Amino acid sequence: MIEAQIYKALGDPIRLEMVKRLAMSSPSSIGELSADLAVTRQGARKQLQVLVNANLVQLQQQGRQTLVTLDRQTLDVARAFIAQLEQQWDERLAALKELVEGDG
Amino acid sequence: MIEAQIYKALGDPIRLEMVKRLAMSSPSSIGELSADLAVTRQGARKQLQVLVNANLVQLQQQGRQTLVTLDRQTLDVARAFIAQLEQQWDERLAALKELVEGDG
DNA sequence: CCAATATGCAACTAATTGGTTGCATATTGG
DNA sequence: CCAATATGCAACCAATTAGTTGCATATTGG
Repeated sequence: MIEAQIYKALGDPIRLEMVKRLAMSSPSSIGELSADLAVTRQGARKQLQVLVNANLVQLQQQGRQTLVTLDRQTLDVARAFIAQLEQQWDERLAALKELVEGDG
Repeated sequence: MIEAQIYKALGDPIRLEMVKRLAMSSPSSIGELSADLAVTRQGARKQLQVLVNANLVQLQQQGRQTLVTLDRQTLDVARAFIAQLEQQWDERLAALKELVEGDG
């Protein structure tokens, strides 16, 4: 269940806010990402690490700051998996409808 | 951050397995959904409640059993939100490319 | 050079989550 | 009717997560 880790990482307001910020301006520094959140810098840093572990973002050192880049591919895995669930659901529903209506 | 709760609910192997099962055969009884998981029935029941709280599934009593139905709309919210993030990302990337390449 | 900036790491506490056991209760098929 | 089935609720413990404080360290602009 590889996807579970991705959703889990997205499943927190602070982390989701970070991902949103990155969608708007990536790469950002850790400092930028951590500003104006309801937690301390170190608290934010721990949340950021969860995104790193889920491969939702990547870090790259740049002088004294660390740049954070969103990983679009991982977002895509998350989206595609839900889309697949929906498709299965829709197919089953169509099959059921067929069964009820018969072929005429 | 309404979406966070949805992702959080999906972010667990047992819960994601339940959602998968429901995509294949919904409605299912709680018993069916809880079978062959790595936890007890009551453990599974607690996980199921998380899906209920996130509006990913709905319960409906039917005699002595309780039927569980997947809520496709909520799945859609989850998928659409990720799609939106990806779109913002893509737009920003395109704008950046434009900037680098100039207009000629 | 050195103060300000940007960050990291570790220890610790509090809160949440995950899971169990034990017991109660309603429904149903024979 | 009554045993089997399908479920619920509560108490409890263990593990994980969220957040803090305190301190260390590397980089950089003036």
